[in-house]
Amino acid sequence: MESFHMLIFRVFHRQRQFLRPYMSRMGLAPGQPRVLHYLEQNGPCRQRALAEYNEVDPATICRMLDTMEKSGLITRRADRQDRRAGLVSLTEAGRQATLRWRERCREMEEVMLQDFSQQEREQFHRLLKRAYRNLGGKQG
Amino acid sequence: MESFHMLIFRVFHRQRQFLRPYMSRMGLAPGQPRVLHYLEQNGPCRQRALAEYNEVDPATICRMLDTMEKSGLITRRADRQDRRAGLVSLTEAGRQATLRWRERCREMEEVMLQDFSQQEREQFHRLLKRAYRNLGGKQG
DNA sequence: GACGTATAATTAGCCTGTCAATTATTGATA
DNA sequence: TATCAATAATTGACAGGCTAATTATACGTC
Repeated sequence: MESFHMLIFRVFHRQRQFLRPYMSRMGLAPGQPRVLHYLEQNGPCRQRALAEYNEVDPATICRMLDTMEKSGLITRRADRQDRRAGLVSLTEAGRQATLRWRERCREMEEVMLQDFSQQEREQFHRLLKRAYRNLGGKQG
Repeated sequence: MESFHMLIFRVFHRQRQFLRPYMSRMGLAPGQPRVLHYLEQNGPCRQRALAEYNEVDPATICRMLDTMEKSGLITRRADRQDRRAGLVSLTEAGRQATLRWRERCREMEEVMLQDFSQQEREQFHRLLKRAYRNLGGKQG
């Protein structure tokens, strides 16, 4: 019996493989969709907030934003309140990409859970959430 | 309610965070443990086999092995049958690292599933496996 | 007001991961 | 036998991920 560690890695990895063709067609690199999602939900924010939401190092966000700025998905502007910081915003292209991406994710989940009953879906969700919290994940 | 996509990413990510301190203490980079595991279970093999087991590009394996060869975990030697190929083997240091790593994984799983009943563990495992297969994962 | 600490962002160096292209070898076929 | 397609491994270019170190600014306290 394969370890949970390996199994969760594999599911994660298959998701990525499934979505990769859409990603490359849309000009998105792995990780970028999560940044877009947060910006679309929460509006302009600090890089710090993006790093925390994505549970990723601020340095990583910094370079991802370099790339995404070049490809026209986001813009950075100064924050008058705090001159150390900047505000990151979605461009219109970024917003469109976010919406299309979300649609692809829904399709992927439908494939992944194709033979799951409603009860099984809820159970799966609960178990994942408990595993996440047991490993020190944030509440909510 | 958070999407399954995001939730599975988060669980995967927490596992990695949990194991990271051990990893850096043992001088292992992410991905290397999976290579070690396969070699310990299956003995010397082609790079091709490692790539397939890890569901990763052969180029990735090639460069991981460069690193692991330098740090003394594995060795590469020629294959007399097929001069295009080579055989990858564990060193004794690599074998030791594998065993210690496996112990850390067991501990991590114990934390992750600390409040799961035996039934819940089995259910969780089944659901993950079904999700994996629905996304085109290998059988077995 | 000056000093020390904390915070926002960035940079450099390394590793994993991708794709595309290259090299060497094998094997099948005309 | 010559050729052509498939295969094993590698390399280059690029992106995401980490840590550690740096810079600029903000803030709390004396």
